[in-house]
Amino acid sequence: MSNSSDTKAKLLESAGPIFAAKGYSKATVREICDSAEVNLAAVSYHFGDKLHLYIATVEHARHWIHARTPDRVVDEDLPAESRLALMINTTLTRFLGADSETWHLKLLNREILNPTQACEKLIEQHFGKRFQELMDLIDELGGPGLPHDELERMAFAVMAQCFHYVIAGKFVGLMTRQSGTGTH
Amino acid sequence: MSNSSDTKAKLLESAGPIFAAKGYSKATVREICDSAEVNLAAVSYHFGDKLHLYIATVEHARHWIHARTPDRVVDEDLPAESRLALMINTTLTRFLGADSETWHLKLLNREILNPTQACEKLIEQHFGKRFQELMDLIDELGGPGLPHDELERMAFAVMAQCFHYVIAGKFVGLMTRQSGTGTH
DNA sequence: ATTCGTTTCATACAATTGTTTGAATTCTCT
DNA sequence: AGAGAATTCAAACAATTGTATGAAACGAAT
Repeated sequence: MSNSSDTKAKLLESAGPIFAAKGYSKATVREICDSAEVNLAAVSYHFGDKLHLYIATVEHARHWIHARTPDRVVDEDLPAESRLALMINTTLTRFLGADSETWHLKLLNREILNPTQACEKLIEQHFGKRFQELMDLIDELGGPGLPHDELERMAFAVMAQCFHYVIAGKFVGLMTRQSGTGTH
Repeated sequence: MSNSSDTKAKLLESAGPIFAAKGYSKATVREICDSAEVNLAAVSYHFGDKLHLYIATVEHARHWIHARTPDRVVDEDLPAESRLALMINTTLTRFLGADSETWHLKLLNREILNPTQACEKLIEQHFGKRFQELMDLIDELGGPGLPHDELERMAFAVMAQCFHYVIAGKFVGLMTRQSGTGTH
């Protein structure tokens, strides 16, 4: 096996920031291999092709973030409002928190924004569950009898405001520059 | 001048849906020229290069949409709540309205999401002004004394929910499929 | 030390891309 | 109709890309 895992790890670590900065198609295998100080053929050898290197990189980033900011344990006795606030806080911390400059977050945000094949795994493993929790909470908050459609819409209204700063990053920047001071 | 404007118009009309569907870099000049039934060199000749064809196409789309759904004249005597509702309604109609399948909208949404050089013009000519109107309205609604930062945040909270369905299209689709029925 | 499977390397290949070129064609104006 | 400008065209160019190839280097087990 020799130091194959070395090369593989170097590739993942180097591919991360590059994919995060430029996206899948604009990132080149050559650039990644150069940055990793690894031969050009290493991608083919270790990951099969560029696409599977990308998928592995996204998966790597998700693991990293998830380990970094674990789900908080909330007291079930708290009022629903407070639990909702906590949930929103966790989400925002995760996406805009102290480590927002790290490539892992950028890559995940990019994947959320322009989902590729790698996004399905993300949703299965994380976001789907969290969205369900949010809907349950809103259900409890709004009293019984809210139809499913309505719940979904309300959950999205919450999500929208959490994601907005992440999602519309550049656009928000341009906008605030235009309209006044802007702290972004 | 001959029928140069013919070729130019054909290029714009053909480039629109292709740029809208695949984005700037994935759309190829060849594909656009084929679709327009125009020689490959026509892009260079009429627009200089691919980038300026793209910018012209975005501009074309904006004109089309703006002409299609003109700004509504609102009665100044209406309560601020109603005027806010009208404004939101106009925005949503414009972005999600009956013509949401047309390429013009898709292209503009793409440009908002991943702004390129072509986006600056959009903001100058349209969004900047609209955002200012929204802030003014919220200022009036929330009473005087709200600091500018706060106004900006609130305006974004409104914008966020308007844009969300536009912005997170694919992701929302995946999510609702996961979490239940989903009408998107 | 030799052998064998694994990993790395330099190089090449085939495909695609935006752009250019210079000749051919078409249009406009007198 | 004819001269001159504007436009179209087929072909080629140069650069970049992902991937394949076969030889070389390496590691571990006998």
